[in-house]
Amino acid sequence: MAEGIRERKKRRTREALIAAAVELFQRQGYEATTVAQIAAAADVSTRTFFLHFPTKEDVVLAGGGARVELAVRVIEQRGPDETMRDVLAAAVECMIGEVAGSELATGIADVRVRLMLTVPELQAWMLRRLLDAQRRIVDALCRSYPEEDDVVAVAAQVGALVGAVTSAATYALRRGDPPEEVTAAMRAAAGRTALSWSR
Amino acid sequence: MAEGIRERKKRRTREALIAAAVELFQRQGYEATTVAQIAAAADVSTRTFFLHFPTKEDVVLAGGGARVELAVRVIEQRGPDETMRDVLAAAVECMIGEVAGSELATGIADVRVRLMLTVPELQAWMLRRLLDAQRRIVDALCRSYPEEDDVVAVAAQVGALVGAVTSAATYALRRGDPPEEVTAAMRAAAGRTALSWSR
DNA sequence: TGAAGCGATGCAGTCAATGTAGTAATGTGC
DNA sequence: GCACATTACTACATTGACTGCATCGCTTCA
Repeated sequence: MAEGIRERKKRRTREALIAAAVELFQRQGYEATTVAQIAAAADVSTRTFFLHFPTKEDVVLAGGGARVELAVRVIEQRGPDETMRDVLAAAVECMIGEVAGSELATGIADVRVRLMLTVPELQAWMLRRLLDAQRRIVDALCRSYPEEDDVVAVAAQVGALVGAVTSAATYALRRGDPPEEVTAAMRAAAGRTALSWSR
Repeated sequence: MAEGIRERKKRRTREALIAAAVELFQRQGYEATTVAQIAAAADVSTRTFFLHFPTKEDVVLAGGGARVELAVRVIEQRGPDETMRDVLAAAVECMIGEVAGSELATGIADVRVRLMLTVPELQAWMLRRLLDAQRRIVDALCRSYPEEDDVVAVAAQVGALVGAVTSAATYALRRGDPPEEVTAAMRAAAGRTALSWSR
């Protein structure tokens, strides 16, 4: 059976928490908003908040962690004579497309993006996840290309790619570019960075 | 008058706090060590700790923030017909040299590096400072090259460079490479990334 | 219908971080 | 040599994120 009463209720309180949090963050700022306030606005106890989100930061980008899985899967399903450069380009393109389709298109994401760019605490949180993603991509590449012996070189390539794309996206967003131009900037950054690898 | 009794005492408690913190972190781990324990080991009150360090994280990498200034200065003193690529390469080389000379050479830094690589909280802290450095380098470049109109492209280049170097360094360190090989990996990553820019 | 599972709650407690007020030693002007 | 301002440090109280634990009540399923 698809979804019982219990799961529906749980999902509803979770969504109520997210909505309350975003609304409060927008109105009084991230730091000025306490978890107790969020819980009260969602009409649940403070304790319940932490049953749904491990930290206060997680409520901002709730459910935005599926992109890495996507990229890893692309890498692991590489064709036998695809070069590492091609596979990486495909993986990055895949992630960019995913971002363009979900995060940047909807309006709620706008608030989130602005929060992420302005609140240093959230920046740190995002970077932590980004670093984790980078590590997993490097691991996937090493698994798919066991003949490649220089892990550090692979890591450098991935680091350059991720660094270029995120930096371009950050500055484009900060400048106030519309979604299409942001993705265009990300693509351009990825393309220019990938050019430097020959093998 | 160079240094009165007061300042000397202050410096001594600061160093005592750092020493106690590193020792405790090494023995029982970062998270398992409380600020109160550090303060007690340094024979000062808990409140005093926060008079010397804004956060618990800062005690790990106390005083490692002069490198960015160095790079910014290199960028601002560019010659009239140096290309942006050359200036950036020089700035990065400058920072790599600085790291090689100080951080990687001394033995105490070894504990710090291991902490930074293993404790996610510290990784996030380091990345935050790195992002800040990136932003300041981009700003300096834009000031020194006012004819360059595409800020996003500049940001992408800097992001790629920083991402490649730090990723390479992280993986080299994690693999247990000796200091010389780590700096060599950083240089190689920087060189390979810089190759992709023509203008 | 009864038992097991699970979401939610209240409460007590830990820890990082901040504000306040006060003490004692150091530095400075007379 | 003496008053006076600084300042490093301390004790105490408080906020706010986060956790462990016991418990209550509503689903779910046998």
